[in-house]
Amino acid sequence: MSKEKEITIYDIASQLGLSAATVSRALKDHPAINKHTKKKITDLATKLGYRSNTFASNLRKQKTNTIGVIFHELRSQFMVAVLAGIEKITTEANYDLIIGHSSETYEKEAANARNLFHKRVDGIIASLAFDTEDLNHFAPFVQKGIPVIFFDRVFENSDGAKVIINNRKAGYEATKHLVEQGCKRIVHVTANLKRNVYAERLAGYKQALTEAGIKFKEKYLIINDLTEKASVEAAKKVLAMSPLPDGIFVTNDFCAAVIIQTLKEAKINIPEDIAIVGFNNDVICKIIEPKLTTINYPGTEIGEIVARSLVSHLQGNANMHLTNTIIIKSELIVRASSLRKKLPKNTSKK
Amino acid sequence: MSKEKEITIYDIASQLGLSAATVSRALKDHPAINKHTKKKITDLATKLGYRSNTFASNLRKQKTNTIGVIFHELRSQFMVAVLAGIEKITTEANYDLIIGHSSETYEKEAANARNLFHKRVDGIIASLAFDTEDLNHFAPFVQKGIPVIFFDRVFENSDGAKVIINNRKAGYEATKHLVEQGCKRIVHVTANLKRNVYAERLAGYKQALTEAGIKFKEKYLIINDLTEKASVEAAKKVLAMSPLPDGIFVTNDFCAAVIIQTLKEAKINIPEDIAIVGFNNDVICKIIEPKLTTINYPGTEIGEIVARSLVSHLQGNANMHLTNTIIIKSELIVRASSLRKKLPKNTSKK
DNA sequence: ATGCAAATTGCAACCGATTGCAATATTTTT
DNA sequence: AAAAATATTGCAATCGGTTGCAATTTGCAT
Repeated sequence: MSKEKEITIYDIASQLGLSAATVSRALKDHPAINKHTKKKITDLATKLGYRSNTFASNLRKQKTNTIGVIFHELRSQFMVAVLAGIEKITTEANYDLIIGHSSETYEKEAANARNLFHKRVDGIIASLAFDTEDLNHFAPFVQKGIPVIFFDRVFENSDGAKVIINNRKAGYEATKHLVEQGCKRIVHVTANLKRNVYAERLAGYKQALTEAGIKFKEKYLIINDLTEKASVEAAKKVLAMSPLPDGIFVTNDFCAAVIIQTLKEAKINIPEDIAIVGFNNDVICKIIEPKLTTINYPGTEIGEIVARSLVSHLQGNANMHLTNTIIIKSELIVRASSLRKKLPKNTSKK
Repeated sequence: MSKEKEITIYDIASQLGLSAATVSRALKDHPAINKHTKKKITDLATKLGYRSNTFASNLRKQKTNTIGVIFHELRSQFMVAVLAGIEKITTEANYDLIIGHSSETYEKEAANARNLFHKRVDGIIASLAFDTEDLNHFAPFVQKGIPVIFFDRVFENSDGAKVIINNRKAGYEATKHLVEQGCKRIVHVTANLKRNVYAERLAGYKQALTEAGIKFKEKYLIINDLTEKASVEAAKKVLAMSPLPDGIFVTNDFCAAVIIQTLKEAKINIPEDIAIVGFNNDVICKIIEPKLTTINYPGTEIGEIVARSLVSHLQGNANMHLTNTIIIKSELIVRASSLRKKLPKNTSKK
């Protein structure tokens, strides 16, 4: 209630008979300032409860110390993990975060980009929405020299910086695992193929099939939006197939979990009748019965790495644009939902 | 790359032969400015790609247009839902959000508070960590007249503004439901009783027992931190009890799900041997087998309501401190995990 | 045409921190 | 002890928008 006056460097300066310039330098530990003076200043500053005015500072420095984050969706374990990783690094480096989410639409993604542009963020971290087809909405940043770094959902052929996993390899390993478990009719449930992650996983799926001498069939490819409703429908499609498929590689754990539910309700045995592999290693994998084999997609690490490259780029310690693409390791985690024979020894268990 | 010069109101002013003051007023639609002049100014502004400098503005206005959010944990459906609700409202009202999470420790919560204080947020939305015992770290805000509003985890007897559900009633209904299903030995798994939500739910649990003529037993009260590990241990404790309990009211869905898993592995039938009720209505409720009876705790609505009261307080449209406490409706959702008889007609199904 | 109220616009002083360069103080060197 | 070198500190402009008050213009009645 009592609106006490804010302490400024001028207050400190006058109380100590110094200039504001000296106080400013002392508070940021400038080498030119005498140690003794510095101590007097910092002591008085803490005593008076001084807090630096970010706006004055930003205004003068023409920097915001803020990083913008554009997510396609926040309600997933993976994304929250990424966010936690980003937050850890940016907090350490003293950057603020402004977070926007696109709810998977291009329109909102572009609106978020505009907003962040107006807020003058120093840099952008983004993962694309389902239906984003170009990067024009990021052009203003590029023009102004504001760094943009993508992760997970990216345009592989764009020349922006990006952090991804080898989705093709992950898809390949997931599918190969199903083949090794004896599956012959393997369905692949995935999302919009415009997105690299899904296109690549599909490519890996096809490669594994080809290597196993199994012909890819269009009817075994189910594309949806990974919602609960769509997942139930996907399961029903599978149930309607004849002969029944014996394996499903789903590109998302939640969707896989719902499919397992639906199949179980239809009295399908998992993994005996149909073996299932998911993607992401969400907690849900260990809740669902049987526990879900999946690809571990290390969100926190990805977040940390993305943030770290951006921050060190901003601080001039490294040029993000040189190390254009960073590929993070992912791995297959075998659990009960796909396990028909004994565990192959080249995969991890957890 | 090309660092084009930023357009300022001075550029617009000089190109139009006007003063910066007029441009400033025109851009914020000040009534004193001639309509015709206004149009010329806004037109040129958009043509030049003018973007207002928030720092200069904030510096002058001594406001940040930023709201700070302190969460105890982000990795839960409920919290993300709350966040989504908050974001919706604050974005509409053109406020930025700075989000910090305490990972359930007082220390980090206080650090976040300090940080937000230094960032000079206009207001604070917070939910307390497990081990927070006082609100001293929020005192600086109160002193400066910065509004703080709590939700979910609050101090009930503090005089700050808060948005909560009737946890006692929810706990009562959950327990009563178990009683109605014929349970006699009902375990309650919950977390730190310092937190109102848990203390109140426990009170409701006790009340329902008393009404049913069942004596409360200390050994049926299990307090943990709701992690996966702790949940497994809780389940083991239950399994070690003799006679075996026939009902469990768990204060968190995830924890309940893990307990169900663990009990199932021990060949306990649910709900026949032990009926279980959770809390929150996370998606996990519908994934777990059997599906989990729970209390619906409407996160998005809570977020919206919290944010709305704060925003309208900040805008002077309402005084948050008058409507001190807002209580949101919650409800029991009955699913298979607790259903032994037919559905009582006074509860909803979903 | 003159006077006065109302409508527009401009002046200038903020807001608080930063920083190149100049000025002063302190040490070191000769 | 004077000169030179180094260490400290201060001056003053700058970042861009806001706002109380004054100045100017316009509109309208007399």
